[in-house]
Amino acid sequence: MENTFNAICQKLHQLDYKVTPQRQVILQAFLENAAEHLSAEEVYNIVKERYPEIGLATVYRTLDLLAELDILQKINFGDGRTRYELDQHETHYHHHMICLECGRVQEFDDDLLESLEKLLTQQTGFHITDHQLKFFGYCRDCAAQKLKRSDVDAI
Amino acid sequence: MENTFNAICQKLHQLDYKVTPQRQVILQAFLENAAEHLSAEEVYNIVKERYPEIGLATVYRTLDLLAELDILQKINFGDGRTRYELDQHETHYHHHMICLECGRVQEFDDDLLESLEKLLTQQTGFHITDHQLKFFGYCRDCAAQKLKRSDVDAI
DNA sequence: ATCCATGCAAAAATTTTGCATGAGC
DNA sequence: GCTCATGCAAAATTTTTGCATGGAT
Repeated sequence: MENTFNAICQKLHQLDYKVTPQRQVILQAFLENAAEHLSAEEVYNIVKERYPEIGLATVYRTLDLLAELDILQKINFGDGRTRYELDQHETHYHHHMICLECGRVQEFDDDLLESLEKLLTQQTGFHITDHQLKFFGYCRDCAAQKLKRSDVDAI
Repeated sequence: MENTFNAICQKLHQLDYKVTPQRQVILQAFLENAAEHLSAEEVYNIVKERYPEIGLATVYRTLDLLAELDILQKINFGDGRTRYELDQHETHYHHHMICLECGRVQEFDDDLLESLEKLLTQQTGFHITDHQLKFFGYCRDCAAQKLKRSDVDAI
């Protein structure tokens, strides 16, 4: 299953969910902002441009639905609101690095958890379907600034 | 630095934070419930038994403080509230498995991310200080029940 | 006609803030 | 007396819910 507009609409349809214009514009928001991790309110603001009469509750309900269907993935970066991104489940090697200084989120891919998952299932009986890996630290820019600042402090 | 009551109080003291009775009972709540991942409200309820006049705002402020000082770690399991646990930073190999059916959280330890962190820092310049790894899936009990249910469905 | 989805408004739940009070040095 | 921490209440923020309306089959 691909993450294309049509593939997702088909999936909805097959599961007997209506492919309403509201759901379509919300999907589009994610497809056109694949680099972002959007919150409900951000989605609402984006979507209102094309579909001004949409309600925030509809956005919440749609995000819930799409997350339930594994089309979106819920993430929480600790800024007080739930964020969503298109599920990278097929690739599954999709992780985040969060800068504790500026809050920016970088991505990277790696598959090294596959073997660990199998081992864990064997050892614990826990049947793993997905994972989330987040690294916290300081991005190159902020790390450099911190270094500079501590030079100054040292004077 | 250890995660003992005294070690943490010393750390607070050294950083010029007062070791108030409120902060002490909150710390105790975590030390005595090391297996749990407590939310602010849960901490509040635990702590009220020993210190009934404490306010919820104090709990929030204390949790913020302790998280800021890396004594607690903020986690989010997607249940709508921020949770906290004593920071396992020294061991650093502390991860979670979250059951999508019953919501229970199991823990496990593994050190396989160490080498990846070094590699990432080399490749991207992102200076990693911590990470969080969560696995999602179905615990042994729920996985067994799901299996049973699909047997029944198949009849 | 029925059923699902929607918009709006209200409510709920979580977290933050302002401010006067109080404890400790 | 000064400063920091606290309790309380109010406010802000995020999310959920109830309900009447509307659209599609």
